[in-house]
Amino acid sequence: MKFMRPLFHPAIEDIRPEAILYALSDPERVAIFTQLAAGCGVTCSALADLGERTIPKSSLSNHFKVLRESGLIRSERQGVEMRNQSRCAELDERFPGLIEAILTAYRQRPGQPKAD
Amino acid sequence: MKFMRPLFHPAIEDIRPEAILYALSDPERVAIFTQLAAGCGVTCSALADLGERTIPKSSLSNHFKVLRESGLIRSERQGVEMRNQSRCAELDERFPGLIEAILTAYRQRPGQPKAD
DNA sequence: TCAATAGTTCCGAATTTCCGAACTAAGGAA
DNA sequence: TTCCTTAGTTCGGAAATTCGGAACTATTGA
Repeated sequence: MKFMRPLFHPAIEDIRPEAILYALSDPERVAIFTQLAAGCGVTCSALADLGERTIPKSSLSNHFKVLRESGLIRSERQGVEMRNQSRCAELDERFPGLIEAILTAYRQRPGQPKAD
Repeated sequence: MKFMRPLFHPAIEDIRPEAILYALSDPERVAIFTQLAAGCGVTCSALADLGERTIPKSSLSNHFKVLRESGLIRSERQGVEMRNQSRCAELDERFPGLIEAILTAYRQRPGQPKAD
């Protein structure tokens, strides 16, 4: 029988920009990450229905894995469930302004002309 | 016989962050875009060998298409060749700080601890 | 008209993503 | 202990994407 692999987290200095951009090029993952960055909804299943559809368990699990292995979040088992937290602070040290700019871009979403 | 489709460029307000992040999650495309953003090497083939390998023509063409349709660059035929330019200025209006932060992140590339 | 150059399109192979089903892992309850 | 439940992971196959060589288009110049 197969055992679950322990969760992998890259060291801050091993985090690569392409992995971050790739992870955040998926709107579902962005939605998840946004929640985590805001400090809410820390478990996996708590984030199952964000947009119009309910994300299947296995897809959700995969999203978390992508976020984790890209270095965007940290996950840790706590009893039956999983505590997830964003690594925003560390990330901002390594890539100043990056996460902020990305989340801001997504917030601006639909073709809104800038209010100036 | 098939005709070539005219080049598509999204209007500035139709540019979506996910497309930008996806386009720039590929190091080869980032290398191309970086050159364009710096104002150099405007044709396709001029950018064929950026890293260790020579990028095949069809792949290059596809990279440019992805960059173009995500809204990162503007391409225009000029005689036999293609003039490409980044849409940095427009983009920075729409998504302030985004492109800058991304290119800075890539510049910082290998596991360099911040010099402070 | 023909040749050369620059880039695009086609299409098959290889890779990646998606998600249902089966599984693991931990916490109760009896 | 054994069974149940809940939370999430892994497996595996179908669907979608990506990659790149070969053929094609478009333009210039001889």
